[in-house]
Amino acid sequence: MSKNEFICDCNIIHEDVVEDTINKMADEDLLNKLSEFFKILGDTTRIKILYALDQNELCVCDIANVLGMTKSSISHQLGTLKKCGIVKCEKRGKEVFYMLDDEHVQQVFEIGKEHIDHKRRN
Amino acid sequence: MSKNEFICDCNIIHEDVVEDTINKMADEDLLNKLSEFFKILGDTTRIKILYALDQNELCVCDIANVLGMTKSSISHQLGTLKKCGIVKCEKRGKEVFYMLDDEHVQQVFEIGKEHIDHKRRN
DNA sequence: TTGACAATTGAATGTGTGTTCAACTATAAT
DNA sequence: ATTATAGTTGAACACACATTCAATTGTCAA
Repeated sequence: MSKNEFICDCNIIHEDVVEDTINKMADEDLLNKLSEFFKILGDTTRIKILYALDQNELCVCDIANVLGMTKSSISHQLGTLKKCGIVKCEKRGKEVFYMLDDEHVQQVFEIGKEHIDHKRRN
Repeated sequence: MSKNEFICDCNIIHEDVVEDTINKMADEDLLNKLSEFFKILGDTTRIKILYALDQNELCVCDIANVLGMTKSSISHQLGTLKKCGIVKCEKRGKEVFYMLDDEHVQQVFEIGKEHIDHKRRN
């Protein structure tokens, strides 16, 4: 690989390290999916919904009341969460009950908390 | 708690479950910090930078070349990552080398991958 | 079958943010 | 000292997206 292929206007490029890193990089698709997953978790409302559902199975109205938000906004977010397979739902009469559909969410929560504690100590 | 305190226009509210959930909810501050943490990870560029830094310690130019992006955008993102204590840096001459500053990132990566594998199987 | 209501949906709006561009800082070499 | 270059920074732009609002769907009760 010649330096001309590089997009950057640098002279001091550590070619060997760069090449090694490129070889070790995960494929684009995985990294995109990873960031999409975290993007879903990167919203206060959705985190609260997930945290609430981790405590109890709830209908849309329940969640709206727990969070103090409108049914509509909650429903929109539940749609997002459902589309990426983080929650699932079950219709019973007029109501729709939601629950977590991925044990990884809880795990990620725990590590997230550890990160926050870690940073709080510094 | 009377029904009037609820913000939602619902009659069939499961008061007991709602109240139980409210009591079990983590405090606002923690949930906000959690979502902020995940928001940082919820961007393709930042995920790639972190993944690259998980392989090797790199200078800004190296990262720009690994990702095929400009120094400026990488530098902006590194600033973001540094501000929330996920990466740290070390200046050596004209160059600034960046490295991970939180072992939780790797852990979260792993679980994120598991989530993706889990969903791929369905 | 009509009315009430839980929930969904689509469009509109406003806010947040990633990248670009240009200017600037700091360090090393000549 | 002067020049070149690695990196940073701030403003501007464009795009993404969370919430709101209004209309609609689907189910139960009378």
